[in-house]
Amino acid sequence: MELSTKPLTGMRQLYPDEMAVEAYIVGRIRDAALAYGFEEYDGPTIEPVELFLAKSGEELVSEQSYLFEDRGGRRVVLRPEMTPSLARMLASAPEVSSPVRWMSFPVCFRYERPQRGRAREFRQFNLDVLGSAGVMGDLEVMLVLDRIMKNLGAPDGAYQIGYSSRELATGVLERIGIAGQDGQKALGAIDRIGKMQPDEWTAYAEAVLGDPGRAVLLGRFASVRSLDDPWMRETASGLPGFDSMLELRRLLEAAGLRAASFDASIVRGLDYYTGTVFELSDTGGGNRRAICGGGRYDNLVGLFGGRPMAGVGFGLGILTLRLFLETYGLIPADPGAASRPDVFVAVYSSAEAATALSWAESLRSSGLRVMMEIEGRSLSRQFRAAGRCGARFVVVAGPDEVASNTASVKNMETGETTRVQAASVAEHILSVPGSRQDSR
RNA sequence: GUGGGAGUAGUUCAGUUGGUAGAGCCCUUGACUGUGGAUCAAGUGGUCGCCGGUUCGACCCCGGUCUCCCACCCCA
Repeated sequence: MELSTKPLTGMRQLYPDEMAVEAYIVGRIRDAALAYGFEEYDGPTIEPVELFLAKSGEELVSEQSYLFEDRGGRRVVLRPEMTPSLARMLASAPEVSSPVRWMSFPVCFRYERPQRGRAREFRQFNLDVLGSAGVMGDLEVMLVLDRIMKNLGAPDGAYQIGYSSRELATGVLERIGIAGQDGQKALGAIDRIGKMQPDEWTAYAEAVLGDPGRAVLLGRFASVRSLDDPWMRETASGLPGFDSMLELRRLLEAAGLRAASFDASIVRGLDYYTGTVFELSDTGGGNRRAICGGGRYDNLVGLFGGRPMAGVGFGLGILTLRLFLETYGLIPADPGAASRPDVFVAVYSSAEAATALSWAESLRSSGLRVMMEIEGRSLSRQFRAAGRCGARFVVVAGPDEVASNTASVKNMETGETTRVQAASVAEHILSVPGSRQDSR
């Protein structure tokens, strides 16, 4: 029986050219976050199942997580998301000075049927501000999100950030007579209003709430797309959640974040959200899945005992983002160009191998990236290989060169070949201005 | 879990009203191992997903099965 050439369903497997694209995207995201003073952290890939049970149902965890027993008999899961791990890290890190600005690029797992933009193993970007309970924190993370999109070249209007508030939603629901158990169900119904036909949704909401009158009011709320909506102003007046939305809007305008707009149908699925919630989506319709979702979770860190700590942040799927960038033609043609070798050392025959090797090592010590021929191919083939790998120079070690202790150095861009003393090859190459930025 | 589509060379795919297969890319080689990513020539490479049925004969038709993709469901 032959081994399968396929990875397990939905597992991440990136070839170098795909990895280069991901590295490009990750780099741009990181740069945007660094511009706001965020620091990078990481956490365990495997966590005790209790960490996620605390804020989501047992059924969901056992059905959609990679759950298993380790050799020590512990029930563990491959992390389905990062935020609970982050909350725990902060709960036991009293020395960090608040507010904390942290980011991470975790690989996470969810046992689901793969489809466009969704795999079982996936990398996401997480960014959070903790220890700040005010709306400024909400604004901060939304600003980073917008800057990430700009850094990646997303044009105005290609994406939008919709925001709402869990606090506002529950407040309004109470005022229209939906509370307790019904409130939870109502949030689920609000989430679906955009995915169903109007009459279909109405029937659904009536079934959930068991009464047409409240279903109509719920539909009214979920349809609100502006904080100036008269019904909303009247119904939500005086609610803390409404006031913070007004404040957030004021700050968003002051910061010039025009892609953001209020959308009452946004609730997000995570149970731990308590205040502002938001998501970023493609306005073009080419990517239906939200690229990013986030919100405020003020009670999560407190679960671990000790002092409570407010938090707000988001998770952004790298795969979904990549699809977005592809639909808008925003992936650079050759994202791997910056990591190509500088030099290919060609070897005429095995007699010159030792000399070539010492030259190559010396060039590497000078900070150059050097690929050396290890197959003993013809020079013609070696030049072809050098061209393909993108090396800017080929250093040839042949009988003449070894005898005279000089190397033939060919500039692959200009085609010129010069004879250079073996000791000064690195100096010669470094003196030629490169066509790419050298960040080392 | 539901529905649709697809499985043919390492890869991307074409193909035949049923007569046991072809292209591009990749890889290898190009007389003499001293110069290129593009071009040219030649070559390696396939149990046509798997099992069964119909047929003189199946990659093709029929049934089953597995896998992948897409859309639902769900989305902590």
